[in-house]
Amino acid sequence: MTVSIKDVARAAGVSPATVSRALGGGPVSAELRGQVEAAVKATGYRPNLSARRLRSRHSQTIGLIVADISNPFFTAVARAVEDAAYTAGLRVILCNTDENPQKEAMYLQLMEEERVTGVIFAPTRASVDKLSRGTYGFPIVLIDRAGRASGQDAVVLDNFAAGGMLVEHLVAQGYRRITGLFGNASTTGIERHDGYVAAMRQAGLVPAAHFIAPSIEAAEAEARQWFAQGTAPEAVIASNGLLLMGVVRAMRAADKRIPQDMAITGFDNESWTELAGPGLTVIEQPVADIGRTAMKLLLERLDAPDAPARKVVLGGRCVVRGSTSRAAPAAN
Amino acid sequence: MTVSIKDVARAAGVSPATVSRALGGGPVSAELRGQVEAAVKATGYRPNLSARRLRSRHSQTIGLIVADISNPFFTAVARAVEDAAYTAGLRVILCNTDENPQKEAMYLQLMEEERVTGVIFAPTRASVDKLSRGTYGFPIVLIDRAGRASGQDAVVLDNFAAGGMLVEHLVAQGYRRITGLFGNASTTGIERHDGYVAAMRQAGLVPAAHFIAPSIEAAEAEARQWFAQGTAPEAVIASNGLLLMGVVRAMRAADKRIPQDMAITGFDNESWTELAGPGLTVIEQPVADIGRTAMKLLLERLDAPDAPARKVVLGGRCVVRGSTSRAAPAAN
DNA sequence: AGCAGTACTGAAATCGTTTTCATACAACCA
DNA sequence: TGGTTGTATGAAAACGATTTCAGTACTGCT
Repeated sequence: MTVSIKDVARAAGVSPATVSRALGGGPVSAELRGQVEAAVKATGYRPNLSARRLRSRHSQTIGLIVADISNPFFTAVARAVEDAAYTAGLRVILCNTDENPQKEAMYLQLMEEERVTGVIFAPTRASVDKLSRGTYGFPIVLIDRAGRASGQDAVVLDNFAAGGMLVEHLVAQGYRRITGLFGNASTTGIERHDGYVAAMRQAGLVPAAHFIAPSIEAAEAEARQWFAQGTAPEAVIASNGLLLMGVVRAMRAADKRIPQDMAITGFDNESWTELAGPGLTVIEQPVADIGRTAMKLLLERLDAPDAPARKVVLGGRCVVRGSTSRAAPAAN
Repeated sequence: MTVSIKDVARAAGVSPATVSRALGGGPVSAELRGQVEAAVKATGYRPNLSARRLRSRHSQTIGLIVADISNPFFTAVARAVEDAAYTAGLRVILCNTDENPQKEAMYLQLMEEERVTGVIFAPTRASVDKLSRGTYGFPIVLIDRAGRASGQDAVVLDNFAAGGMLVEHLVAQGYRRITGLFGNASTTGIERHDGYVAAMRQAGLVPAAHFIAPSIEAAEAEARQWFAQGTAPEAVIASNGLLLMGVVRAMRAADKRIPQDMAITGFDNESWTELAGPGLTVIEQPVADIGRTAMKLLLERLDAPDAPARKVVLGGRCVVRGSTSRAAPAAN
């Protein structure tokens, strides 16, 4: 039925070992190598990766476990990881947890069964602190969310600084009643919140923050409520792309103008943010850098399993657009 | 080092065969089953999937090969496929070809080496016709793009009808100079184009179509040129989400209003289309249905390898928004 | 000529499972 | 009782590759 290395060996008139060596770049005479290549072509041989992985005892595979594959932030990171892995000769298994700790546990177990050489992981808040080095048979590099996570390699945004940056920008524009909307599933929400609070205090303003589910719907519901009750702030900071979109939706639904009725800013420079209303001011994350760096940390960790853990903190860039301008000051 | 089924067997005082049976739900007495479970827990045993797949000769895995993972259409389909696969007890390997035929060939080869049980595939125009049943060791279900593809299972949108729908909608709104922008990498572009042309003729209008690379940048460049040369049409139809975004960008850059300066409509009801300008009129594809149906066709194909090929054509829904309204007719 | 070293090659062991095959024992039936 | 099932179990083969080990043939050197 399916053609194995023995069939190729027979066709080439050599031993299976020689076929294996010829294909794997081992020491084989030019003559036999030619015969093997011809036999491979003639038989249509395809190596069986399961057998190869079993015997050679390395999978040449890493796992990438993200929280939400429909979030452009993660697809962008995934792309960078994929590219870096490819050039390192590794395959990537992409897993999507939907911010669900049970799925996280399931996928981590799957990674063990696949005998992956390492994992890049964006954990939920619930599980980030439970991770400890050596629990799993492979090294883990955290991305996007590291929490306190001592002892784990990680690459994250400087969330505290970024949260502060947005406040400072808004304050510079003259906004004072600034509300924050933060996701309650990840540690990034907390850190961005802390940066927001610190910068508000610094500016002599009183912070007003809400932690909500990280979904468009939750943010939209929250903002709608403000408009319904007339409690909308002058400006809002949304801690990720989904929340940002929810707020914009609510403003359209309530027929409010950006930024005249409420200024709006947040995280993740997704391509649509440029197009919504007057363009949205956002913190742009270095997504490609994050992916590349995570892969780099992982490879270095594989080389030196016992080296101390490293946490790489990357800076965000504030992209200013119309959604936070005060060109035409509202009367308040 | 790593614990194998033999270690579990020893710990449980049974043979490896019994452990295998206990874990796989075979006939094992309640007593031994208990001992095995205890031993598994005690040893921290994790089955080696490579060994399992090698011996059992089925991978319980399917491949999903898409053209662009950053296109929300494909992530949505992927999600549906993933869910359906999960309930069928199958794993999914997700591959991204970037519309590159070489990557397609590479991933198809990889799928052979992984011995997947089947593949769901969105091929580029270049390779769709080269596929023929039986070339690969597994069945393939085409999605989104099927071309003429006789003899292949497929699930696609009724692109011809959808292309016509947009024209009819625009004509009903009073637009007459309607230009089409179509992606040149996929067969969907061609079919949507054909539907566009037919409907234009039907309405007594003369079609004007451009085939361009399926990227935001290409569409933006094209539309910018219109404005620079003063050749912009009254309305434009973009054959996918990327092209649509490119056109919107160009209009913003040229400071044109939607729909007064140019009406705009296209494919894929991505969440941002609701937010851009006055909201964009689009054809919504039944993404979840597409994924589910593809998985269903694949499973049925595995059951009946010799049944005749089936092509499922799903209808699109026209979501009307402000970008095509003539409420305030422009002076032209 | 003899010896050491180098470069290939093939036989056989091995990776960690599942599956086949044989066996033991109990239950059932005539 | 004795034969026939049927069920639970273990020993051993098998899956398809890589890797180890033991040559063999050559080369170069003394």
